Amino acid sequence: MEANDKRAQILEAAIRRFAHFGVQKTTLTEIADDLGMTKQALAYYYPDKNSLSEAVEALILTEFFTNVEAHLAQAPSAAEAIMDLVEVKKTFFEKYAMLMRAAGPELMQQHSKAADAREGARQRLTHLMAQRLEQGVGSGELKPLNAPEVASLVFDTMTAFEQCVVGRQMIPDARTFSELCSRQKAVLQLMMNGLREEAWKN
Amino acid sequence: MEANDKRAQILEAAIRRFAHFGVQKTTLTEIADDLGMTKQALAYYYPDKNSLSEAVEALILTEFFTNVEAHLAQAPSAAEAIMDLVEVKKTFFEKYAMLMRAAGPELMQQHSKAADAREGARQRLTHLMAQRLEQGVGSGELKPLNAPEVASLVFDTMTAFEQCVVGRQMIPDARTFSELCSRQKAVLQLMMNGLREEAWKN
DNA sequence: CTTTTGACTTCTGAAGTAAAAAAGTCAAAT
DNA sequence: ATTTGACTTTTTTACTTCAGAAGTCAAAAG
Repeated sequence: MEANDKRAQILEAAIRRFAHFGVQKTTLTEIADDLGMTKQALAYYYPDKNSLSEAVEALILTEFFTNVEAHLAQAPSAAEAIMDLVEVKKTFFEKYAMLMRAAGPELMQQHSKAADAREGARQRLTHLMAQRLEQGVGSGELKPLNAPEVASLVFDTMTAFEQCVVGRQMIPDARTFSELCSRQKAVLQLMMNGLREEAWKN
Repeated sequence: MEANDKRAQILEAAIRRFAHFGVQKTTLTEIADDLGMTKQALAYYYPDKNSLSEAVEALILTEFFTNVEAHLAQAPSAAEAIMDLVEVKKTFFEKYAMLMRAAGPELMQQHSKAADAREGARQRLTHLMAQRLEQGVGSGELKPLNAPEVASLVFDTMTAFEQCVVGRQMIPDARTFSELCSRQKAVLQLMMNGLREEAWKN
């Protein structure tokens, strides 16, 4: 199975380029050159740029959810688990900044697959959060609550804050970005406080 | 003082145009025509477009804060007062949609006065909210809290949600906008719940 | 003296255009 | 099964043009 090897190589090279310069500013020829092949050879494995960027997206989404699940499982409480997600997202954004940017307004407008992928990710993430919240209710940490609803509110809040930075075309500097994350956490902290059983509050 | 009369008339006409079509898409000639005068006559009162739009902005900000203060005073509790602000903002946005849009990314980039005005409004609004929160603490509704910090978090949350809609260039339809407001309220509700004294919770 | 106007210059944004670069295709070669 | 050379089509970019809007000012009007 040399073919799968090549495909993996190509994805790797594509991610490197995409993460630095964004999908738009990366040409297939560049990726091919990085691997010592021509764009036609590359086209044999990924017939067009879309299929390549979709494959990259899928790979990265997998990595993201692996991290999310790990953090949700490790965190000692549901409240901390939720707040951890801000960190996970931050790490991800820093690693794949240009890709995330591209996944935002840029790709949203070609409403086809990108929007679906986004919606899928949203559903999956809120579902995981909701599960963790239920768990928190079960353990007596949290009051009874409508977990899907709360999860969805948490998601929207995080997304909203992110849009503030990502929505604009300028590239956020590290400081701005860090501050934003801590604001997000502070807000989520307040939200989670309202959901805690008294016994748990500090 | 006929001059002040004229100025008021001009402002009125300008607001009508600006609110519908935005500052950019409105020409001084149009405003002047609405009033049966020429743009040169108009220029006598407002030497350039900037001074006119700044005057309009100032007028509208005053209206906004008048509403805000009224709502903050009327609301039976601090929590409700905070949530009312979402409604005030919504009403305002609907009334002056194109102006608010213009005040967003468009004007932000000419970082001079617009950014200052925005920052001023932020400070004033968070200050009012903080006051109201302190009042809530005083009346035993809320736990002791860092009022300026919480106010600032509330402000950021509201702003973040707004950016989601305003930040994009497309014009939000009424449904989207209403939904967004109720999401905002739900989040604020959770935040405020975390700050309430037990006796007040339902 | 205050206000308005006609005639003017300068500036900005939208539309168009041509060249370059990238994407995508395919029959032939390896 | 994979790669390539030669090709066509599509997208970007840089540049040009032009109309309409902004802004100026001396002179006119009340």
